[in-house]
Amino acid sequence: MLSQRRKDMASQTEENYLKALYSLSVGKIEVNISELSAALNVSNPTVNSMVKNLKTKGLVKYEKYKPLSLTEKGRKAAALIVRKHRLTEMFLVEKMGFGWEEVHEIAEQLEHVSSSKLFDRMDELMDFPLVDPHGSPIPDRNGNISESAYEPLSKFSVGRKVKLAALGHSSTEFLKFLNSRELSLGTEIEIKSIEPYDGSMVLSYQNRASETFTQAVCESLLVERVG
Amino acid sequence: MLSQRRKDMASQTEENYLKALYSLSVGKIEVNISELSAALNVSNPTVNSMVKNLKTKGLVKYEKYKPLSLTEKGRKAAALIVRKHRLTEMFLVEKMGFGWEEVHEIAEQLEHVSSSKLFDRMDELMDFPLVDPHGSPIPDRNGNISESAYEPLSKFSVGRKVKLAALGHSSTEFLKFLNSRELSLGTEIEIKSIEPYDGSMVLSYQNRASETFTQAVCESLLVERVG
DNA sequence: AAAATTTGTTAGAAGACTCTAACATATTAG
DNA sequence: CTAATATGTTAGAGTCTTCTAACAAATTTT
Repeated sequence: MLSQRRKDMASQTEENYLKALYSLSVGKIEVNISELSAALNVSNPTVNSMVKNLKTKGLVKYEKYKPLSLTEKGRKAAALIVRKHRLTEMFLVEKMGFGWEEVHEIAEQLEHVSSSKLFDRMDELMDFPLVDPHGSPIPDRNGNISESAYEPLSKFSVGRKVKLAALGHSSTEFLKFLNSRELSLGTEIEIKSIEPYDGSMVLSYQNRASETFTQAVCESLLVERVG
Repeated sequence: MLSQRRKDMASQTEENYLKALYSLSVGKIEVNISELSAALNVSNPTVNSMVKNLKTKGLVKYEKYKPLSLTEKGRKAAALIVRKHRLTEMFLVEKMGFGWEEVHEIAEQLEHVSSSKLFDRMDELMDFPLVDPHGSPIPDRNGNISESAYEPLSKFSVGRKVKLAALGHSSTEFLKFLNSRELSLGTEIEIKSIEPYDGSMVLSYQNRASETFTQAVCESLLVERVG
C-alpha cells in the first residue's frame, strides 16, 4: 500500500516553503518572494505560485507585489517542523553518536515524518532538551519558542569573558571549521585583542591560547557573558 | 535549499514499487501487474507505466503481457530499502520503547531517508540484529538476506512443542490480537489439541493453559521445533 | 472451441511542482 | 523626475504520478 499523506496536511514541498519562510522571518515580519526563491534555490515564478497556494490554505498573508508573511496558523505549522528538525538533530548527536556537522542533512529528511509520537519520544528520551546541537531553541509541542537573547561575539570588547552558547548559522563548512579549532558550545572564551583594520579577534579558550577569527566568524558565534 | 534526491536514485514512489515487488516475489520469481496494483492500492495502468519506467532503469525484467520480475540490480535496491525498514522497526522497539504494533507506519516513512550511515549506526547500536521485531530477517549492507526456515504452526501435530520465531505478516490488527493473547516472539508453545472440523488449535504457553487460535492465525505463526 | 471472464494496454487527462521567456510594477540612481 | 535596475507576475510548457474509459490479449468456463 502506497502510504500517502492525509490531504489536510502540508506536502513535503509545502513544509519546506513554510520552514524557509519561518527562518527568514526571524527578526522581521515580512519576506520578499526573491529572498524565498534564493533560500529554496527555486525560481521566482515557482515561489509565486506556491505562495498563492499557501495563501488559499490560510498559511501565509500575501497581496500582489507586496512582501509576504506567515499567518498564525502558518507560523505554528512551521515551528512544529522546526521542532522535528531540531529534536532529530539533538537525538542524532546525543543518542546516536553523530557529530554536529553531520546531522543537518539527515534531519532535513526526517523532519517530514508525520508521526509526532516519534519526536515526542525522542524529546522524552533526551529529557526535554531546550536547544539543538547548534544552540538553536527547540519549539515546544504547541509551536512556541523561547527566543534566545544571545549576542554575537563581534559586539564585545577586549578583555571580555564569554561562553559560546549558539551559532548564527550551521553550515557543514562552518561546523567543520569550528571542529578544526576545537571550539564547541559551552566553551569559555576570552577576547585577547581586536584588530581595528578588519575587526578580526584574537581569542583564548581551553587549550588554545591565541586563535584568530575573522569578524564574519565572530558575528556567527553567539555568546553569553561570563562572570 | 530544497533538498532534492540525486537523480540516479529511485524516487520514493519508485522505491515503494520495488519494495512491493520484492515482497510479492518471496517464494516465487514472477509477479502480475494486478498483484502489484492490489498491493500498492493503485490502478493497473499506473503500474503498467511505472513498470516501463523501472524497466528503462534496469530494475525490472518485463515484456508486454508477461509477468514481471526484479533484475539483480532491482532485487538489491529493494533489499536495501527493506533493510532500512527493518532496522528502523527494530530500533524503534529496542531503543525507543515502541510496541511492535506501532512501528510499521513510522518505518514506512523513515525507510526513504537516503543516509545509509543513519541505518548502519542503528545497526551498530543494536549490535547487528538478525531479525526485525516481527522475526523477519534484516538484509545486510549488500542486500543479502538469510531466508528463514521457519514453518507455520498449522503444519504440526498435537503434542508438538515449538517456539514462536516469526510472523507470516504483521498487520497492526494481527499484532494487537497477539498482544491481547500475551503471545510474543520467543514464547514456547505446546499444541494441546486440533479441531478436525476447522483446523483450529488449542495451545498452551506461559500463563495461558488453553488458548484457541483459528487455522488462519496458526498459518501466520512461524515456529521452530523445541526439544 | 466459443463464450465469458480476467488481465493487461493505450489514450487522454489532471494535479503538483518545476522551468524559461516575456511583461509589469516598484525601487534606486542620477 | 526620468532612466536604469531590481523585483514580481503571467503564460506556456515539461516531468512525475495518478486516474478513467476504451480496447486487446490471455485465461477459464462451459
